[in-house]
Parts: sequence; structure tokens; C-alpha cells
Amino acid sequence: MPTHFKGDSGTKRALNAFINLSRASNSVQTRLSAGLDRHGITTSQLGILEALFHLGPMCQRALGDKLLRSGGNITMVIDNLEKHGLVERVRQKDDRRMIMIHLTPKGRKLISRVLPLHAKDVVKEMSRLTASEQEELRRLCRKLGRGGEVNLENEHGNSERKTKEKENDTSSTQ
Amino acid sequence: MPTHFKGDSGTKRALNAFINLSRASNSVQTRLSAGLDRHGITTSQLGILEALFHLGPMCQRALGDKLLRSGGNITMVIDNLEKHGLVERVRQKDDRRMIMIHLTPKGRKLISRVLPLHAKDVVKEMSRLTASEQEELRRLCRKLGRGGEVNLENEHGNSERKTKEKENDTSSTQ
DNA sequence: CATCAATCGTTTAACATCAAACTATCTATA
DNA sequence: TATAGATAGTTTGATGTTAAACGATTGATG
Repeated sequence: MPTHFKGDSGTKRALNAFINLSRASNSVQTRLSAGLDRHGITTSQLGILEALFHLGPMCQRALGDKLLRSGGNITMVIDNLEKHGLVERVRQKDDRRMIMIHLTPKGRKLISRVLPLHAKDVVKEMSRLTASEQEELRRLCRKLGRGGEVNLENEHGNSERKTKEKENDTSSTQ
Repeated sequence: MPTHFKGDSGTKRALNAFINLSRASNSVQTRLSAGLDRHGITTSQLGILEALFHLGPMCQRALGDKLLRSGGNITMVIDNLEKHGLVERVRQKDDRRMIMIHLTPKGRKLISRVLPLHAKDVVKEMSRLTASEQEELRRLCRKLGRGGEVNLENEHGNSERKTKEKENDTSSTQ
């Protein structure tokens, strides 16, 4: 009963690697979101606030692309942020399909206060690994990332430079 | 604008490790759940079906402990499994608070068919890493697992044996 | 100019998730 | 025995998530 799998060792290895990957991600995520609780925001909300803070006002479509979330999801999370007075929707005049999301002063204040604290929490969580272990973990995880190394999105049409793949922005979510 | 963080390199390293950990877990999870879609079940449902298949009938509390989910969540997922005729609730006679969850023949048939296919999918996903990379990933992820190595739950009171920590069961979820 | 296709955001339905309040049941103990 | 506390499961309310259908707006093309 406690064996649970009668496959070859290669299968066991893959299953174990996957299970521990999932558990680690979930564990860290859960502990970090407890930290965010103290500031009254969720992980999803942090993602949006951080993007707005670092990149400036964006339309919902762009936020969805950046955070890898569906349009409907972005609508919902922004609804909640708006209820709390942290962002506001501004309908574009030139293209009335588009709505730019702006941080309110309250939202800007909050995110600029929370971000360093959250980063500190992340550092604390990851400090269970040494520096080189963190780099190794990153390297291994990258190989498991988005299917087939797509990267077919130049964000805002800077198609003249075939630059450095972007790959990482050192944001504190996702 | 593209720098996004003006912290020391240790902070950057931790943030990058964390981001890539989350993304890897999410990516793999998303691709695997597309595979489960073909069998009409979700990841959560798979977790419960698999536990029942490997461990036999269990009460909801035990399932929640095993899968690290809240009681309310278990109730909901089992509701859906029951709707689909894959499990059934059996009220205990000796202790009427308790409800044992059983696989139906249909549920047993489904999970015994799906499990090997799902395992194969996991192997395929993880094959982006070599065998030793998988083992290294597992090792690193374990260090990030549940806070402080708690393990304060002997499941069903087998408190006489201080046995081998249990740690891993080679299941294909979680 | 009219229409059609693309794009943006919203809504809906289904599932997941948690915490907290609640019901039912059991156990210990006074 | 009666009552209080523990335990199992459900319900509720909030959030997040997707996919699909939908409405509004824009742009292109005949």
C-alpha cells in the first residue's frame, strides 16, 4: 500500500521531481501570501500593482499578457483593486475600446511601501538555499518554463532590436 | 524602466530564483491539466481519485490532510466527483460524524486508466531535465518545502513507531 | 459609405481555494 | 445524566482562474 507506483525508476524520478517542484512552489507562495495579508492585498493584486508601478499605466490587455492571465481575470482583479481605491480606470479618448489603468496616489503609496518588504520576505524564503543553489534552481526551472521557448511577443512593438530575449525582469511575482 | 529593482545582487538572485520556480511549476501544471482535460477531470479531482485508489476509502478530513487542502475545499471537489458518479459518500455507522469516500466502479476504472497516461505526461514534461538534474531539482525543492520541517501529524495515531518521516509517496499530484 | 473583421473589455458558468460560522455527532466529565 | 468541549462535514462569502459568449469600438475594404 505505501509503494504507490510500480513504474521504472525513471518514472519515479520524474514524478518525485515534479511533486517536489509543485510543493515547493506552493509552500513558498502560501507563506508569502500570508505576508501580503498584513497589507490587505493578494498575490494577484500585487502582480498588477507592481506592473503598474514599474511600467506605468497600462491597458488590461497588456496586463494580461504580462502576467499571463486571461482577460476576464484581469477585469475581476482590477475590479477589486478599484473597490479598494488603489487603481482607477481611465477610458482612452482616441480609442474608446481601451481603458488605461492608473495607480491612485493611495495605490502608489501602498505598493512602494509593500514592495521592499515583500522582497525581503522572498529573500528570507529563498535563504534556505545557498546563493549557488538559488542559481542552480533558477537554471533548472528555466528549462521547464513555457512550452518550446516561444517568446513571441515584443510587448510594445520594438521590433527593430532582436535584443536579449528579455526572459527576466526581476519582478517579485509570477 | 526595464531594470525594475535596485536591490543588492543577493536580493536579485532570490527574486529570480523564486520567479522561475513559480513559473516552472505553473507552466508544467498548466500543460498537465490540459492532458487531464481529455479525461474530463481536473487536477484537484485527480488528487482525490489517486489517493482513494492507492490508499482505499478515506474520510474527507484525511483527504484534506493528505492533499493539504481545507475541509470546505474537499467538500466541493467531492461534490463534483459525486455528480460525475466517480465516488460515493458512505456514512459510517459506528461514528455518524464520519463519511467514508469510496471509488465507484466507474471511478476506479477511470483512475486506473488515467494514472499511467498522466505519469507518462509527467515524465515527458520533466524530460527537459536530465536524470541527475531531476534529482538535483528535487533536492533543492525539498529544502523549500513545508515550513520548518513540521511533520506533526501521524495520520492515524500510529505513534509507536518514530518511522522514516514518510516524506514522499511517489504520487503524481501535489 | 457600408459592412466585416479585429480588438478591447465585460459577463457568465464552472471549478478551485480559504477562513469562518454553523450543524450534527461523539466523548469526557462533573 | 447533563453539559461542555472536541471532531466531521457543510455552508457562506470572498477571491482567483479559465473559456466562451457577448457588446462596443475601430479600421479596412469593397
